[in-house]
Amino acid sequence: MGSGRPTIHDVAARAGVSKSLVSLALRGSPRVSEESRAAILAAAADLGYRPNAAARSLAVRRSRTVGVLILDLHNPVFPEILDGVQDALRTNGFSTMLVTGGSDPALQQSEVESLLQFQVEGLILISHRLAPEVLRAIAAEVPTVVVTRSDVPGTRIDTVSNDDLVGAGLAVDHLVALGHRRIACLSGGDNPVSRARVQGYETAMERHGLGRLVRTVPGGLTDTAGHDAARSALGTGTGPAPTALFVANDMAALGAVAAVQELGLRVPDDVSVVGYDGIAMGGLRSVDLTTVAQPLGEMGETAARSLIHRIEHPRARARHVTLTPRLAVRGTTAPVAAAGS
Amino acid sequence: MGSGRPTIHDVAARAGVSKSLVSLALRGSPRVSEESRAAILAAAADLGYRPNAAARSLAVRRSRTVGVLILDLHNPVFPEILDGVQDALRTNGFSTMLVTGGSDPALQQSEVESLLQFQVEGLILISHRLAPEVLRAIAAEVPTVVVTRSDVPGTRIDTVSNDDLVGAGLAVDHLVALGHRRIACLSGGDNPVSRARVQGYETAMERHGLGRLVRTVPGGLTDTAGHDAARSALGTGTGPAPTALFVANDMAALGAVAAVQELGLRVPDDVSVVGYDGIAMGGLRSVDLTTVAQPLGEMGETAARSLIHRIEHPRARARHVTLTPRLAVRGTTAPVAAAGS
DNA sequence: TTGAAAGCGCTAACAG
DNA sequence: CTGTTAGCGCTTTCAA
Repeated sequence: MGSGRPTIHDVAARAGVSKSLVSLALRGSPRVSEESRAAILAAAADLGYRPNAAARSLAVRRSRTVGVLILDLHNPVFPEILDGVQDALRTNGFSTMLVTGGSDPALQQSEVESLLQFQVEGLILISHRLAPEVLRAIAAEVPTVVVTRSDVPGTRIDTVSNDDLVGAGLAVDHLVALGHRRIACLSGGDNPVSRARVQGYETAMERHGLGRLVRTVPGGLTDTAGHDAARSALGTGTGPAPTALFVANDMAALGAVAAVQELGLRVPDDVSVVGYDGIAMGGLRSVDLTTVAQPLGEMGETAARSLIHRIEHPRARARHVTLTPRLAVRGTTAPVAAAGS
Repeated sequence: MGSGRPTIHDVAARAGVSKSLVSLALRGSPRVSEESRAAILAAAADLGYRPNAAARSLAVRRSRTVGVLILDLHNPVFPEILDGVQDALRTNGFSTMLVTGGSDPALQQSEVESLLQFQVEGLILISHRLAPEVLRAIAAEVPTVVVTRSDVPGTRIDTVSNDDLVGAGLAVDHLVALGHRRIACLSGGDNPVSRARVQGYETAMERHGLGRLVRTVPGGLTDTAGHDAARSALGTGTGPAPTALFVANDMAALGAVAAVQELGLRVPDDVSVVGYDGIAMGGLRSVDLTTVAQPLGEMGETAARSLIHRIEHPRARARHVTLTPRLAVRGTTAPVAAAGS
């Protein structure tokens, strides 16, 4: 009672009962007399007692906590997924321990390591950059679900992602329906997600008989990368300029829009732009991007639910959920201009 | 050894030494023979031993973890602050436990509660919505620093914020220098930060002899709120329309820009817009907002350092740091149009 | 340099 | 209904 915070022991002393009874009462066991319960609750209250989660988790050998690793909080996609995760976790009585490792795989690994030391019961990795063997080692120890990637090897890992092939197809279909034919794709670089989107684009172009007009420009997933890629796509290059751009993600698409405007062209009058992700940008009207919207929140929830399932049924087989994106037609696409070319 | 994860006990057994020696060796004590150390390290390695943070923190009565509560990950300001916090914390050997409570005070309080149960040694509250008395109660138990607000009562609470009065002044000075006189302020609603910015605006206007032209329009901190406020400011109202808008934060400013454009006016040719916060928007070129930039990362670092100081010197007096914002002149401000008025 | 023992705050049988 | 006892995994005196 002297120094630190009050413990269950102090509460017991003050209420004139035993430690165990306090423990029971505090967790709402029915086999505690009303009288004792009241005394205990009162004692706890005026001592300002707060259970020690470390001690509890040590005793029960469960932390009721899951770890979430997120690549980067700056891309609005991730907070959106996180919302879904947190909701589902919270309603199931789990706490969330959130860490960010930046894009540095080593740092990410050490963050995951520290999550494991905290005895998290499961892991949700959102857009991680961990090496496959590291990932497998982790998943062997604790139920793991990966969000945003579906290329993870090993049957012990759940995945939740959206169908990038279908999504890219939606974008192309939309542009083709608007009369566009010279549709360039600004790729997102050398990662599985971006590759899938490019492939979806190519497939769709071929499906529309536009195989020969396929044009993929190397780019990246940041707005700067999108900006540069757009410039090179629209620049004095091989053949006539595209009338539409399908960009690997929304951040890059915003950069691309800026580049188009810098070149003295208008969006969507001269060039249509379609992004991918469906970020809300806080509802940002100023950048009213037509985009392939992933069901971000739903992906988060699904991930959390899958994980909880695995935590409760450790021997369950891994599930791989692929959700379907939908096209959000907004302000950056329009019918191809009648004139010119 | 049978069921769960290997413990220090298993390592001891395998290395043929006692638990205590393992503990020493693992924490790099010099008073362990090279021989034992090697054996222990080897044993730990091939058992895949990982220390149990809960047990450790129970034994040492320190968690080496600080809790961070963030209002809302969707506003890019907060991840930016968080970066600074995490860096400073990490380099000082602390882990971060990050939680979000949305804008619901009750939820925030329960999240803080759960942080405390995890025995965090300190708390960093970024833009919280906790009631003053709740805040005070928390701060009485654990070192606490509040970022983004400086209006917190009680001497046990550190604060880190930017000087909103000065910042608002910078914005007004800039606009006045560009020849603007009818500068309206779109307020951010009824919270201390927004109030300070409005007051800074009014003071600066008076300093420039423009006291009679002060015009404050009620608004909010979201882009929708900014949008609506801008419409009402520019709408058919009392007297001539303003040529410049000073908006309570960047999100709202982006909404305001959109509103201006919807009204058929151009930014910055017809109307200049200045925001507040200095969010990077991932470097978003498409919304190249002139803004009063807070030193976000630095605020985070400062907060973390203050907290660590308080953790190490519990009796230290609270510090209130106010950092100075700077004006970032970008694409949404220009000299006032010569014509009209 | 090493080990035995006690204890951090809590839960969980098991008796009464 | 209630108390006793024995840990959970780790650190930390204190002796040897």
